[in-house]
Amino acid sequence: MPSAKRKTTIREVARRAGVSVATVSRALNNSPLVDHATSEKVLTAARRLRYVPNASARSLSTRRTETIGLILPDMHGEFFSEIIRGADAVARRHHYHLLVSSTHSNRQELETTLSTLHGRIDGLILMSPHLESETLLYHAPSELPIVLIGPVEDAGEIDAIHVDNEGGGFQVGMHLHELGHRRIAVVKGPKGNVDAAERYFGFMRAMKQVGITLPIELMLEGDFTGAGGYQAALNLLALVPRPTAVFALNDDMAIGLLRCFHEKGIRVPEDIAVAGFDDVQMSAVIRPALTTVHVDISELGALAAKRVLALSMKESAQQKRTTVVLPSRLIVRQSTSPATNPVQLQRA
Amino acid sequence: MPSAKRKTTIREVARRAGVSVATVSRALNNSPLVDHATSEKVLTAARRLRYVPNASARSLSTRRTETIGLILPDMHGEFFSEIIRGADAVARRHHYHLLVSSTHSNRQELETTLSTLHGRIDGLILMSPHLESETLLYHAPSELPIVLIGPVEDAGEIDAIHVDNEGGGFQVGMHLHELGHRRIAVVKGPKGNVDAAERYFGFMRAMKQVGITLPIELMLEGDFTGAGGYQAALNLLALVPRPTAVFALNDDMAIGLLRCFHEKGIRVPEDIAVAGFDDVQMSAVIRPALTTVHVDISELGALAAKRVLALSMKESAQQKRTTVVLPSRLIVRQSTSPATNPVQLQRA
DNA sequence: TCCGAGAATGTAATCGGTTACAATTGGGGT
DNA sequence: ACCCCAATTGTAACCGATTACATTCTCGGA
Repeated sequence: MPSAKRKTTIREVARRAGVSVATVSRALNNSPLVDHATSEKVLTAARRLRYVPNASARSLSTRRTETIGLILPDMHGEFFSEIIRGADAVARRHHYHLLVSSTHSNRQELETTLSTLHGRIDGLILMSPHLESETLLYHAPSELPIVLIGPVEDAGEIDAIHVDNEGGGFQVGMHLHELGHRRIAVVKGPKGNVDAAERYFGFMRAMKQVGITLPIELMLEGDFTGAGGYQAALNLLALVPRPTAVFALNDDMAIGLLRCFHEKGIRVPEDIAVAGFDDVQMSAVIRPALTTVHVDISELGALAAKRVLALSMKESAQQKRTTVVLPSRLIVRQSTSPATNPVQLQRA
Repeated sequence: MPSAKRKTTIREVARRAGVSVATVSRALNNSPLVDHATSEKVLTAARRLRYVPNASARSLSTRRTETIGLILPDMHGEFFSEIIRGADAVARRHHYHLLVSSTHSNRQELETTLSTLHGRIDGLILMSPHLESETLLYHAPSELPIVLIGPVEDAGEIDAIHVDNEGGGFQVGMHLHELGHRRIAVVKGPKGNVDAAERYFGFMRAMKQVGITLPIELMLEGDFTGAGGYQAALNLLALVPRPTAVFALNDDMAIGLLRCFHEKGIRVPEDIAVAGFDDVQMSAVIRPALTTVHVDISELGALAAKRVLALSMKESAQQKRTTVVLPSRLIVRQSTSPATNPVQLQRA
């Protein structure tokens, strides 16, 4: 009897319980095929030995890893963590794990990552700005359930979930119009950014619907950063006549605008109303609190995870590919509504 | 010749290349044992077949998963994402993957998660408020390299990395004293929170060093939330004589204080100086910008990942257990320095 | 010419599970 | 007493890699 230093495997448990490995396996996976008494015996032995099945071995034979992959671009913190949180919650509830890979800057890098994932995951949630679905399908292990997050030009055969940017932009447009604004500026996003394009499109649809035609000089350049918003604010102040409202296509820029206006002594919303998009944490805290469009990001992650799990369960069950749109919701705060601003009423 | 629908395995490649599986394996892992010409042949065949080795199978025989686990508590967004970002960057650089598991609220849940990780990871980064190292060692698969993040009471046999909370608190204390403050309030953190305790301790060390004894009523209760900070501010304003400075043990509370002071018309820093801890994004953006203590959180994640990788490489190489302290740095901004506040000078 | 070392390759065991299929056992029916 | 079936359990073949060990081939030196 050499002092056994071997790690406890299923055979070890089998010996201790006086049964075969098959029985142990069945007992541990509570198959109905084992006698209750035997099962008890096995479970006890396993517990005594502190036995934990080896995941790799199990995956090898079952072809399931009980893990879903999550690939994210190099992105903004808040968004980033909320997606993970949402996806993780769902995964955990189903006893799945989350393999996260972030900061993918270029396509090449993403493709290699994609291939090293082979045999590690049962499904993939992918969010990537620079990736057409074709290349994706080509490089991803085939048969791997995939759900795309974010605006996808050509979702073709792939499931996708995206935020209702268009609808959000529309809501902002209608809201500003209702407040009586007729001369509204827009601070745009980076060229080629699809989120920005959709928001813009929605806003313009609202303008068209209410019969407003905005002159081109009210469309200001922006880059989704706070500094960019600040700069846009300066440009905006030079316009005559000055617009009575601005819609910045994301909150970071909107906050940059607010800072600039504050420093220049321009009152918001009295002198000019400001609206953003994203509802980042700060927008509720900053004064004046920012009117913006809220999107439940963790819900986005959760939906994606649910979808991936569903796809990976019913393997061949020829599921129809779907595109889910996550609704967005206008949140009216102080920056567009003078009358309801308690701080103002109360004397700052 | 049945239309082969089988997934491409190493044997498939071997057949195509006209060699044995051993040779294929060696070629793919560029072992020096294979002839260069043969190797080329194999690589070509593999590429043609789009062969990607199965991770589970590989892990099973090599006993390495090339994955490190990251377990985090249910936590604040910004912190959360930065840690992941830092750890992921390091992992990726070494061709490792990151298995993330968040939102562990209770011990029980954490323990089961821990055991399901067996055979899935080569090392673990663990951050958990409620966990003594003993229970940990008991439930974690033995032999698994572990690095703890955060203040650990009894790090015993385990590696740990933690932020220099004490030093940060000390710096704040010295800073406020240098500005001439002698009556300084502190907004404390949740009972039992070790971060808070260390910050408090460092601050008090500074007070002692400069010979200041603060009366007990200046120690205000807090809970690390913005609302808690707001409430603390109200309590603080009731004190007579009123303190000339406040140190909130985290930024969220500090921002709550600022909001309250703003609403009450109390000027910061003229009427009262405010300092926080964490340097969350908002603290640089809010007006007045918040003086606080900066910690490079992604560096924290990166260091932890590096350490885990090192531990998992040299298996038996009896490495000495270490505790690394990540330095913290005082960032002086407007909320404690009237003279350098451009906004104030310029007339708000 | 023959032998042995070293290089290159192949064969088969192994990692630790799952599961198809075989084998055993105990009853119930006749 | 005998047969058949259902309920349990065991045996061994996988899953797809890695790698110890065996084998083959080449070539230089005696």
